[in-house]
Amino acid sequence: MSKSKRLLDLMMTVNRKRKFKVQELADEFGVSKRTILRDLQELSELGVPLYSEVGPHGGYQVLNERILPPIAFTEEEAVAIFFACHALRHYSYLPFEAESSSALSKFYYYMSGDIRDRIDQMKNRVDFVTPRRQNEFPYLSILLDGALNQKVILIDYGSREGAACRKIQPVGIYASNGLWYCPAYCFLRQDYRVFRCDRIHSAVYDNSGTEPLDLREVHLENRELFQQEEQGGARLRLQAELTQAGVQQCEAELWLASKLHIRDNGSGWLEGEVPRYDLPFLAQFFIGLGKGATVKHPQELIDEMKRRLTELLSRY
Amino acid sequence: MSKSKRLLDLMMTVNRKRKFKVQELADEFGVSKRTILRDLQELSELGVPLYSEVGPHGGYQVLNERILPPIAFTEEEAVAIFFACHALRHYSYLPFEAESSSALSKFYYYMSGDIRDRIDQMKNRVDFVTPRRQNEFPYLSILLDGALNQKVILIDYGSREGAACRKIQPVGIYASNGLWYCPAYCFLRQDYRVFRCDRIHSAVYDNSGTEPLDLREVHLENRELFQQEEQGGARLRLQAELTQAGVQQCEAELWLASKLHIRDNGSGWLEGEVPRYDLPFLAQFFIGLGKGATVKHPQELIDEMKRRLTELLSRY
DNA sequence: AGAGTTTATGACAATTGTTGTCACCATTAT
DNA sequence: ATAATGGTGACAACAATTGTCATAAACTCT
Repeated sequence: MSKSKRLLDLMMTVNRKRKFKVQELADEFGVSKRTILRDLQELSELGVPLYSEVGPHGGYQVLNERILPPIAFTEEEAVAIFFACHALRHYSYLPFEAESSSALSKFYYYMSGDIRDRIDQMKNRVDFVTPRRQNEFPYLSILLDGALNQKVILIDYGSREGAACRKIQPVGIYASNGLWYCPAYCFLRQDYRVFRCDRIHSAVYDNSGTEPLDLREVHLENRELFQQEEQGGARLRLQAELTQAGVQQCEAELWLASKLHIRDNGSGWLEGEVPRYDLPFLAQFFIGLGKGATVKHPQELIDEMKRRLTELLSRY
Repeated sequence: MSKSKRLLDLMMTVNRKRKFKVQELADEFGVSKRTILRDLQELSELGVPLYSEVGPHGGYQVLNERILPPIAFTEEEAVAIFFACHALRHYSYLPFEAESSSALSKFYYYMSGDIRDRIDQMKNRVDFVTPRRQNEFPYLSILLDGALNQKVILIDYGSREGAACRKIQPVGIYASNGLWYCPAYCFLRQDYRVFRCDRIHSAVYDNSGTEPLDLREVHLENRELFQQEEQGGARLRLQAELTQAGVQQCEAELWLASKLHIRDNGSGWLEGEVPRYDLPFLAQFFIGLGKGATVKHPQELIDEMKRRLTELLSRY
């Protein structure tokens, strides 16, 4: 590897591991300590703010925190980053305390003129829309902190039937369709549940001494694996036939993903288990699909749909 | 001046003056043409996308890469940028040709260790979910280009009733709920229409000589102002009462934003004009709202809903 | 105090890289 | 045709880089 390339690499490496020893880099780059020392001095001369301390626990450090080295983004990349940040503006609540708009304006400000022009042009022509809700999500930060640092949290949770205090340990948070959700281990139910964050009316760290679980291996993507098996009898087998239009609508529903099957011609069917307490919701959902779906099973669901249809009809 | 320093300088210089001749740089850096040629080749190998043309008026050009000057992001900002880009991974089709993931990995790679740790921790704990659709959107780029550069485009548009060729001039594109839409001026209808991009089965630039309109002032945010007044009789006055639950569902619907009114207690109502041809869609939509909505007006809509409800009931 | 760790610097020789020059080619606009 | 421009190869003079070794200094921990 040529020296020039090594210097560039070194620059990145050094910026990555803010603290390091000469020997470490020497091994990493396959050159002698002496060479690395000389390289580091050269980096210093090129403006990287290095600082060193001798002795055990000493080593090199990059000062001047969080200055990113010159990054070469392609125009496309810069534009993509811009629009990704731009899309966040639809969220009035974010788990990060800082305004994402400040990052955006910095980014914009530093970009050279013609990329700026290009972004200006595109700004009003490309958008990632998220429904703007009026709901409030004041506790995102504390929930996220709980997830990151394995903390138990007490929340006041107002589901439709009334408010209740719950002791939970968050797994993470996610936004979907303009609403924030928090999958968490619920100490009351002794299983994982998803909480809608706008229904959380207060959240404080638990100090009753409940031992946090070790959820470091449980996260958003894999949490379903850790779900307890539901008690027998509480679940129903769902089966429904879908037209093409029905399939399209169901594809948008995350909770259906595992149950949806699609045929080559675009039509499909739903098959899987659902908890009994979801019946009211499911009934309304399938009514909303209209002719797109025909429920085959369970009979209870069909009955509930009929009841609701009749009720609606009688209203007009 | 050492070679390494010269290379870094050259990188900047080359990025500043996007077009240049070898002799020019040779003079500037006080070295021979041969050396500059060798340096340029090395820059190429380091990833700077250089392109050259021989002959008079030829010379070197930097294609699309830029060096951003060192930017100081706060930790929060860096994290926000990262997650914004991260969220784009849910989109399998983007109007930008480059993978946003390449930008992401660069950004990630250059970030100093502790921010990196923080991001690693958060990566599995925060997400912005977008429904993953199977639909294909191969023509986003051409539509966007049409919007940016005022071009007329011919598309094959397959609505439910069958495919048809349309001549349009795009205003922009936007993603909502996992689907891409393209508001555009339709030369057939002589008005603005929104097209669903996955129903566009082909798209080519029009070469029949149709004069493009000047839509530079028309963009995603303000396009509704430019809508033609519909011919009398084709529009209907819509009025519906909403419960709290109904309001929540309607908030997620963009096209309702201008018609939705909310009371202090969380309930609300819908009021506004809708085109008559939307009746079937509206009927299904209000049925989907169930008890959340009570349609007051127009009678035609109520009739259509009754008809559909009866039909559904008869199915079970 | 002493052992151990770490950065810092200098000297030197072997090796490796860099540079300019020159000759020549290919392409292209005028 | 001519001139401008990039592209390549060879080569020798020169310069830089590198590893090794020796030595020093600062610091920590026992």
